[in-house]
Amino acid sequence: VKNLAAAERLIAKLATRSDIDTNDRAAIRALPFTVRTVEAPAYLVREGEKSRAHCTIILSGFAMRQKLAMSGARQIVSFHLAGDFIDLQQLFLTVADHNVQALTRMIVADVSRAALQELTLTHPNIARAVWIDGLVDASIYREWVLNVGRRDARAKIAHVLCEFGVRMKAAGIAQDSDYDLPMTQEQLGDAVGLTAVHVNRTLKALVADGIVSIERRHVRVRNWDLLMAAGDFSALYLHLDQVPEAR
Amino acid sequence: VKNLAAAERLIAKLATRSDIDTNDRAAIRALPFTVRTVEAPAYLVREGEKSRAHCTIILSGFAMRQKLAMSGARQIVSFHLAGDFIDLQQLFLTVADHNVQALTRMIVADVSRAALQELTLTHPNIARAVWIDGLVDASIYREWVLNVGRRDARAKIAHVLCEFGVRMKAAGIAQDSDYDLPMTQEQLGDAVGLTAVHVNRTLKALVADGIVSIERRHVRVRNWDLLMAAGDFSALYLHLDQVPEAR
DNA sequence: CGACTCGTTGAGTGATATCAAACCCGGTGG
DNA sequence: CCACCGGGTTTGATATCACTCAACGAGTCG
Repeated sequence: VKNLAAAERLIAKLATRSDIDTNDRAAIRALPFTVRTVEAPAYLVREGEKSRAHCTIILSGFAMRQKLAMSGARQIVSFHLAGDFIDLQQLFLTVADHNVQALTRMIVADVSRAALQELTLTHPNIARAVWIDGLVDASIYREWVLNVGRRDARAKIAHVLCEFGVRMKAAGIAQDSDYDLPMTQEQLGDAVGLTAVHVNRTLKALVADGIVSIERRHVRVRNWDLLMAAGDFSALYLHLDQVPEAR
Repeated sequence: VKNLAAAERLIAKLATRSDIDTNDRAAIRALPFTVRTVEAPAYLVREGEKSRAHCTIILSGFAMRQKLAMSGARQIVSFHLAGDFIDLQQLFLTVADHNVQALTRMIVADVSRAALQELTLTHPNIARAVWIDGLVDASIYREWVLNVGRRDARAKIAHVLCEFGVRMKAAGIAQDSDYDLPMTQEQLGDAVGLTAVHVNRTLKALVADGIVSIERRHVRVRNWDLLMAAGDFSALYLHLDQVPEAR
């Protein structure tokens, strides 16, 4: 029964950016999903490990990708929410180059890697949709390189708040101007290359300016235009408007 | 005649990480490549533009991907050399989310986007190889987020020097410890999130420590181990050892 | 109620940016 | 052949944003 939910979640996600016909849907529903719960801060993927026999999709909860520097410093390279693939790169790469860790309690669905590969061979639409998913991930990484490399603290934080809002809304999890941040300020800092202390001061400044209000990790955007301006944010890089006809 | 060179270059690149059989090779050689020269600093792709009717592969020379912040600051998000696809993401995404610009004079080959898409449908090995190429790009972006976000100036610069050496060698362009850097110090700064001035001082420090010597953009690595240590570098994320059998 | 994690605030420090000027070198034109 | 020009590199002096260290507060869990 839960497997159905997994299939539907995946279909919904893929259908946002590609055409998925009834034949494709049937094929996805026929996949052997295995649903399980993961508690934070468990690792879903570890750097250096060989690809597992299955790929994983998030049904609920949040995850992060992170890498560690020699110095011990951590950099979070992306956040993921319901509908996202956790280890798409492992569909074809043999060894993991980073860690994936649960940010909150999660429910995830595993699919056999072989079955998924087979599906990409027999169902071009699905292959295309999954491929696009990976391309969008890459686009987000590029934006993060910019965010971390060339924006000041205020813009960095504001940018992440924007991205989270837009993605939450797109995934149907929350409003873009009213959502729960699933991470500590320290983790937020690790995502943008700042200290927890400085994240705190910067958040306070955004609140003081009346742009957002934050209460116990619940974010309420008071002025979306100002937040976007502060965060130098444009949703282009998320490729949400990807029209499923353009072929 | 030059088209042959383009096909061979592409075959060589894809074959490094995937099995490409004689049938696949024939299909690639049959592609209608168009070869052209591009002068620096011409744009090959512009942010916001609709996907063109062709995809582009580098035959010689160097390119960079970059994005601009509202403030005018530039962030280079990756460098590319012979054998690399310039606009793989545009194979399936409808609008460009960043710019691609020639770093030096380049010779590139264009292939019809439709033909390439067709090829991915009819030749699974090729689809797989091209897909993997994109996954490796994504892995490099992740490493760059870490580099830009959590390393100090010395490590950032050393890391880029390592990556360049390894990739040049893998592409058969130069030795990993003896190569020409195709960029100014300002561009190097834009790649790692530093000022040209600070890049200069940092390079000088690496030279003073006897780790590398640099003369007019020619890099000679004096002590590879020290350089790797200084740059916190591990080649894992480049996925060069991707064994073509692991399926 | 104690212990722990997370958030908050203050004071001092430091890495990197900014500003400014000189220098070097290849290219160009007289 | 020399003078000039311009982009890139180099160096010094100063400014600043974000880090570090340290302490305290607030909520949560056992």
